[in-house]
Amino acid sequence: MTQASTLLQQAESQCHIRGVRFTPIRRRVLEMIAENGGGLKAYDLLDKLSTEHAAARPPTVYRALEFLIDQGLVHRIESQNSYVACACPEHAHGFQLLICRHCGYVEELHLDEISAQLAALAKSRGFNVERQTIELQGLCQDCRTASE
Amino acid sequence: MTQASTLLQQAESQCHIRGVRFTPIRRRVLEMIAENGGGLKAYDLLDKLSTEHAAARPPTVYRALEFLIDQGLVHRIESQNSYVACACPEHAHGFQLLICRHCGYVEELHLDEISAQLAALAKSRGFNVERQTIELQGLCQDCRTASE
DNA sequence: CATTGTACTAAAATCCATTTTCATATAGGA
DNA sequence: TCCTATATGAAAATGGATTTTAGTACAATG
Repeated sequence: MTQASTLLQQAESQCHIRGVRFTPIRRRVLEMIAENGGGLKAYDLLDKLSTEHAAARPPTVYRALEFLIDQGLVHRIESQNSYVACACPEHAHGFQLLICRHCGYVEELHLDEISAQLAALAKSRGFNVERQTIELQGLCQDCRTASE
Repeated sequence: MTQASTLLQQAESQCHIRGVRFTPIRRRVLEMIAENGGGLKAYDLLDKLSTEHAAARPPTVYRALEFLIDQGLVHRIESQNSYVACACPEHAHGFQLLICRHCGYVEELHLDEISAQLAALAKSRGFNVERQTIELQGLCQDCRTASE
């Protein structure tokens, strides 16, 4: 079973539990994002979707993305206006992304310690953290090896 | 002395030391960003600049921004495509931003420990971090107090 | 089976971000 | 003072992100 299909099954059951609709379009958009190693941009998605779904328009994609993000199934990569599948949708808290500048591959981490430290440090300055955006850009193992 | 004028002086001397030109436009753009508590977007800057500098066009702003970012005088806020003045330009390393979702105020932190931890953890997974984007969204002290 | 809320179609506009190109001006070094 | 690199002016195009509006389809619920 591929990782993408596992994610789709998880998504399916989560949506069912929550009583929200995991429609074909939403499923397909998530699938496309999951199959792609790195971030996909809205118009990349629209292009892909258009080939099999002629009615697709920008709102089609943006609605699907909004839904998927609300459900915690997709993350927006702020530093590049793109979207990745959430690696473990059951994990509700903060996450960190490793983004390879060479191959575009994105890995999701859950360094809860760090998240907690950041929240605590902010709190000590009177700031109440509600959301964290942590994106680390650099070179992944493979691209480092390849560039030697 | 206001904080903005201190920053301008620092910027001035740093540019002098580095042998790069701190032109009137660059100075003014930095000043506008510094005077604003939070992030300013490119077109906000263009609007402001236009009122006193009729020739201002998008490239005028983008060139100034590019320069200021290269010189470490301005940071781009990835999560909102906006720009803030760097609070301590002499500090070369990573930074973290606290961004109030209510008033837009932005505070810059330099939690070098956290930066180092993140880099180390990434490294242990074979990933070499070159740049960190850390933005914490939430409520600042004032806005928390006000909303009680 | 009727109602109601949610999702989707359809078309377009808008807004925003950014780049391109080429000409002109100007500051600092030779 | 001249030369050259850098900065700016000027006009426009491009590319991408996102929203708006209004109508239609459809699924779950009672």
